[in-house]
Amino acid sequence: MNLFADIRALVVASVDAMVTAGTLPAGLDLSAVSVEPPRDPAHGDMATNAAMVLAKPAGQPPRVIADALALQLASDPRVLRTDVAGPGFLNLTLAPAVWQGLVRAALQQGVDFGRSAFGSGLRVNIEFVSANPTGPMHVGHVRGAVVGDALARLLAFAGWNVTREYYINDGGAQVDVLARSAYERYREAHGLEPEIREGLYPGDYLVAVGTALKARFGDTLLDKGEQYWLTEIRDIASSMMMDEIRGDLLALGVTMDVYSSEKALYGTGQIEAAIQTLRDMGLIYEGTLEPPKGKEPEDWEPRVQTLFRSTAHGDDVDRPVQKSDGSWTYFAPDIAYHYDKVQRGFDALIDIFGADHGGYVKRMKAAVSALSGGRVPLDIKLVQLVKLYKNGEPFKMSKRAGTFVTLRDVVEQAGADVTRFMMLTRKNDVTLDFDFAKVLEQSKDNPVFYVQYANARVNSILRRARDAGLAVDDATLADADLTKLSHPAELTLAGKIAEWPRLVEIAARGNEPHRIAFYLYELASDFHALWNRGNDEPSLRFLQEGNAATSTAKIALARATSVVISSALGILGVSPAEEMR
RNA sequence: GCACCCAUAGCUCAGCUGGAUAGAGCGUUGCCCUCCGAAGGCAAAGGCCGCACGUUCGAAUCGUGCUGGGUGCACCA
Repeated sequence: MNLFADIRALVVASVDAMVTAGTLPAGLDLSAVSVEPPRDPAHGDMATNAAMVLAKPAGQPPRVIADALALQLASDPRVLRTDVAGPGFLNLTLAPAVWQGLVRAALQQGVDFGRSAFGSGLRVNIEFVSANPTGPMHVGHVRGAVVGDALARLLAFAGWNVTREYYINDGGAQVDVLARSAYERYREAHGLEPEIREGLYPGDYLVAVGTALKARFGDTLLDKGEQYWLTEIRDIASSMMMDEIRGDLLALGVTMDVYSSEKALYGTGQIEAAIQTLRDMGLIYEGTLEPPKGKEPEDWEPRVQTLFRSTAHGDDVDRPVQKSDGSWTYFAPDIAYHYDKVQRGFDALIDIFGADHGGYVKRMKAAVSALSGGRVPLDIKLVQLVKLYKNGEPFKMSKRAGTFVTLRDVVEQAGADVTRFMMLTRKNDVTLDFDFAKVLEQSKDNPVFYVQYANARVNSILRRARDAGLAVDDATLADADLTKLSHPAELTLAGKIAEWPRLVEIAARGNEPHRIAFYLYELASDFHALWNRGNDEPSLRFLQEGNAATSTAKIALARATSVVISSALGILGVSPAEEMR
């Protein structure tokens, strides 16, 4: 199914044949042999570095090997032409039938075209968002949510067994703050003036919590010290916030498979067990850390703490798991949580963090490395900031006033589809500009529009073909005489379609969903280019009046394009837009 | 002081486990379109891939050291 893999297999088989024939010595390492599309299409459809890679171990000049390999490869019907270039590149031009076959495959397999067994059904856990349950999701969470969700869809498409997970940070001081903030709103619900002191959450989203508390407790908690209500209100408020967050995620098209609670780790012995496991490995000790150099905190004093020897697993300094008063640091439940994920049997873990958690990466990897005996890889993706603009002007938000831009605001302004696509037009470790005005523009400058417009054009073709009495269901199109697709512009588009399965694997291998967005843009671009050429060259139009066979072949190409567009957009979680309005 | 991320065309960014003459969009310039398959099209100009060494047949890509920008740095979460 993956053309590039097929051709690579052909190259490897050809090398083997040469070994058998005695042209090449036995025992060559072929792992470095690659088959890729050449950067310059003029060089052909495929290029292999086999001759250059094998030159040294085989003790022969690369061009000699290349010439012999070319001869061998030329006997395969898929190979139309071979030529040796540069330092020993072997360029292959494939027979049109190869591309035509790919178009057929796309039509036959539909949304499964490009689906891969790359992940071999292994279980991967992707933890993302994990926002504190202290309020609705704000704009800073959007990107992480989209990247995590798209990555989940991508890996599932690439053959992984994916679990999406949200870690609820409900065990720390911030949920106490939430409870106190909610208590003031509870007083407000009774007509009292709320005292939103410095450090409390001022957002009016807590008004509803106050109302709910009043309905539940009446006036029984008024004028009581927090020892009477803190725990209960904390649980109620954070649970209500989680409902809010679930709704926010849904508005963005994101659903989670598992919600794990930090609080639930306390009192169960899980933290103790995780730390004990590390202790048994000799990785826990009592000690004092050096103060950070250069920027020493004012209130620094040496303290004896329980430390995790993370330096044994690649970290720069050892990290405290217990505070000087003996309580756990935030790191401790995080260790327990990741240990839990390891014990649940995942073969790989992925965390999506905000960029401000960069300092946390090494210690987390160290913990997972230690607790899994190095068996479970943890990949941590740091997602950089999104800068909001409106017509080129920075979009201000004020946290202090409690009127910050929420995820809902973004989705309501731009729509979930546009938001999701735009969030994936940069790799995760680069900051991203998001302009509310530009993302809604209906022009070529807007990639979302550009891609959806291509899909809409295909649907327009299909509609008009049906009106003209042609059968254009996928089964009929797959049976079309595709040898009629021979123009270079058509084969270019077919070639781009052929890249899809390979692209899925590349993107999945690097956990890089943004590659899908860029591929979509290129695919749309090739399609639009072909469409536009139809303006000057009527023979390139998809509908050829009075020639059903040719029309059907061309429509098959268009439809194959839209099959891949739909599939790729599906991985991004974006709907494909049947027509433009 | 240390760690992590970034540095590619005037601007915003791609660049696929190291490959050939480094790509796209915007902007600029020129031509075409106003007989709707044009919510535009074609083409051109534009680069010491931050700098310097190193590894390699071969480096934007890998290593080391710099420069500049961002983020984070015990007892917070």
